[in-house]
Amino acid sequence: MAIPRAAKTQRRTRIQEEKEEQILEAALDVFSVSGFRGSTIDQIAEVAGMSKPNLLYYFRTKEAMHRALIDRVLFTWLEPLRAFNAQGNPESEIRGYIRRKLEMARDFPRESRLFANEVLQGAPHIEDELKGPLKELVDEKAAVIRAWAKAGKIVKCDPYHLIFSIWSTTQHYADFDVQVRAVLGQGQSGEGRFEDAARFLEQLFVDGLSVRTNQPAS
Amino acid sequence: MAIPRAAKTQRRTRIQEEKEEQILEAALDVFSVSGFRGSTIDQIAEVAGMSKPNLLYYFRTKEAMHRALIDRVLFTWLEPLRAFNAQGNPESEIRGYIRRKLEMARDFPRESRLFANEVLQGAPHIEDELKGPLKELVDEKAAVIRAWAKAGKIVKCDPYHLIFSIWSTTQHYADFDVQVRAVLGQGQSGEGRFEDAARFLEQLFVDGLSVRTNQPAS
DNA sequence: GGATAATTTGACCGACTGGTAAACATTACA
DNA sequence: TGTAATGTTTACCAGTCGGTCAAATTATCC
Repeated sequence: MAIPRAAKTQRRTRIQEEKEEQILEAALDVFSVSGFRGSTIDQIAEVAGMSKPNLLYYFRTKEAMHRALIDRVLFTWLEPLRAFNAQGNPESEIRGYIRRKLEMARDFPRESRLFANEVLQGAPHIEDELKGPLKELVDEKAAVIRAWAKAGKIVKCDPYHLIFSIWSTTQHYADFDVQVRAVLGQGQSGEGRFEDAARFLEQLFVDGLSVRTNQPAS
Repeated sequence: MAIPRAAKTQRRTRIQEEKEEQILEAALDVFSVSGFRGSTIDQIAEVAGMSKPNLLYYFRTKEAMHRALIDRVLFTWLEPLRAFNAQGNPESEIRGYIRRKLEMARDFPRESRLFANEVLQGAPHIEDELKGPLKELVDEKAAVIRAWAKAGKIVKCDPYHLIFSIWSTTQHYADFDVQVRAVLGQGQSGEGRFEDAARFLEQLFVDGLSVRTNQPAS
C-alpha cells in the first residue's frame, strides 16, 4: 500500500526526489503563467509528463504543490537583498543590488512571475511570509540605508520606497517581459535589453541618490 | 425575441446602458483580481447582482466581456503618457507624469491590476494593442526625451528604459499593494504612503536625470 | 526468486465551468 | 390598453475541475 509522502519517517527515495523535482519544475511553468486559480492539475501533469493521480500521489492537493513551490523559491528570491551589506560602500552596494536583481529577472523570470501573480491576486497564500520574514528583512536593510543617509553618504530619502523602486524597476523586466519586448520592437529583442536596463538603472539610482556637492561640470 | 446586442442597428436603450455599465464594473472587480482564466462568469454575475444568463445576454462570451473592459480602460490608462508635453520643461513634465501615474495607481488600482494580470500572463488578449498603439505612443514620447537629452536639458539616458522605470515604480503601488502594505506595516497603512512615494520618486528621477554641473553644496 | 513496499494508472465522482433553450416578465409605444 | 420588442430567469447541457479508489505495475530487499 502506498504511503502518502507526508506520513513517512524514513528518508526520501531517489524516485521521490526526482519526481518531486520534476513536478515542481512543471508547476513553476504553469503557476507562473496562470496564477493559482487559473492553473489546473491536468496542465501541470501534462507538462511534467505524468498522470494526474501520480502528481497527487506526491502532493496531496493543488494547494500543497503551490505551497511547496513557494517555499522552495522564496529563500532564493530574497538572497540579493540579504547580500546587501551594511559595511560596504553605499554606491557599490546599491549598484550590486540592482545588478543582482536584474540578473535574477533575466535568469529566473518564472520565479518572479510566480510571486507577481500571487501578490497581484492579493497574496492569499503568502500573507504570512510577507508580514513576517520579508518585512523583517526589509526593516533591517532599511535601517542600514537610513544610517547611510544620516551619515551623509547618500542623500536623505525614504529607505522603504527606495527598496520598492529597486524591486519594481528590476522585476519589471521579468514580469512585464511581453510588454517590454512589444515596445522595444524586434531590434532590441535580444538579451541586450538587460544590459541597457542595467546601465540606465545604475545611472538613475547612483546619480539620484548621491549627495549633491560641487562636482566637475559634465 | 431577444436581439443579441451586437446585431442591433438602433441606439442602445437606457437599460442596456445601465446594465452593461454594471456588468463591466463587476467584471473589473473580478478580472483584476484573478485574471482571465482564473475568473468565472458566475463570480462576475454574483458581484453584478444578476443571473449568469443575463450577463450573457449583454456579452455573448466571457471573452467579449474581457475585451470590452480592456477597450474601455486602455484609452484612459494611457492618458498620462499622452499628456507628456514636448514643449514643456523637462523637469516639471517628468514630475507631472510621475504624479499623474501615482494618482492613477491610487485611484484606479483595479485598472492597473487588470493590465498587470493580462501582461503577466503573456498578454494573450492585448498583444496587438501593445505592439500597435502603445508602441507608437512610447516611440513618440521617447523621441521627445531623446531630444531633451541631446539639447543638454537632461542627462543622456535611454528614454525607453526611463519610461519603463516610471511605469514600474508607480504601478507598483497598485499592483503590489498587499506587499507594500505588509512591508510598511500597520502604521503607514493610510493613504500617506502615496505622498511618501511621490516625494521619493520625484526626488529620485529629478536628481537622477538632471545634468551634473557645479551646484551649491548641500 | 519471491514477498513486500513503493509507484503508476484508468475509471470514476460530485462540483463547477462556459454557454444554451425556452418560458416568463417587463418595457416601450401605438 | 394591447402588443411587440426587450429583458430576465429557471432548467439544463457537455466538458472540465480537483480529487479518490482500487487494480496493476515496478522497485527493493531478503
